[in-house]
Amino acid sequence: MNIGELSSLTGASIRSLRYYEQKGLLSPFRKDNGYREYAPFAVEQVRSIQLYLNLGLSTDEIAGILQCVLKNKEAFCEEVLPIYRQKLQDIDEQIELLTNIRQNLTDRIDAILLERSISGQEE
Amino acid sequence: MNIGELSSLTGASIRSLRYYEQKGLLSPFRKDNGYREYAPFAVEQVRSIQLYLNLGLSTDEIAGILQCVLKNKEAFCEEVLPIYRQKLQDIDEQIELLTNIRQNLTDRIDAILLERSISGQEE
DNA sequence: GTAAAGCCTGACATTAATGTGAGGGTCAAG
DNA sequence: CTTGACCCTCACATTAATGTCAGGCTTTAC
Repeated sequence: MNIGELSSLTGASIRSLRYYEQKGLLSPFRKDNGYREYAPFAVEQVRSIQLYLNLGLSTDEIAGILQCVLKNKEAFCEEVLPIYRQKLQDIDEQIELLTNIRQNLTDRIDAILLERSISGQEE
Repeated sequence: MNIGELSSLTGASIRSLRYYEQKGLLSPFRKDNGYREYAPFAVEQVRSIQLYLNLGLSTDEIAGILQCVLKNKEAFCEEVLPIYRQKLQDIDEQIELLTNIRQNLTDRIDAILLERSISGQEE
């Protein structure tokens, strides 16, 4: 299939599909006219890429995963474990940071509300 | 004081101090030679800016807050409430998103570990 | 007076995935 | 054969705060 069809089937923009190829995540054939020719399973490949992107992985990290997955013909691949674990740690740190900021924010909001109630709203 | 001293006292880079000025967060006087002249309380101003930045507020949002705080001579200022609340909501959404991703990640990690234990590691 | 250190402006680089547009082939239907 | 839809590459723009460099003043210390 051509790139436009793949784009429609996956929701990924044509621009993104070309970018994924540039980053080594897709390798469509080229027809004589220069057009990219995608195999039907490219739809699943793109869906996988979208899923990994949603996990917060970079295209470089995804490239490593896909290479491994291709070799093992299976989505469960030992080599992605350290990547997943690293990402999990990153996310936990982000959540902790956000939680701290959240606490700071609610404290400040409470302080404003307290100030308001003390200074009186009898106008 | 000159910009270098303010930078030392606050930890903000000279580049950042100039940027804050460009964004309307600081308004140092200019000496005859063109040098910026900062009042002593600029140290506290910069510390406030750094705090707001750590809360995840943009310089544009901070500009609004500082304007209000300047008028009211008090850090507790009604007009910042909606900004804080919006930011709080943003952060809650981010935390929720990250939590979902985290769940997805742990699921995948568990699946890999399960796969490993099933396929056997008796080598 | 000279050298070093400090300051100035302006401008480009960084990150990462994606948008967008120019300029130009290709294909399909009429 | 023409028109419109599709494809190609190349390249610049986006975001936001900060880094960094160039070219050029000023101040300070010697």
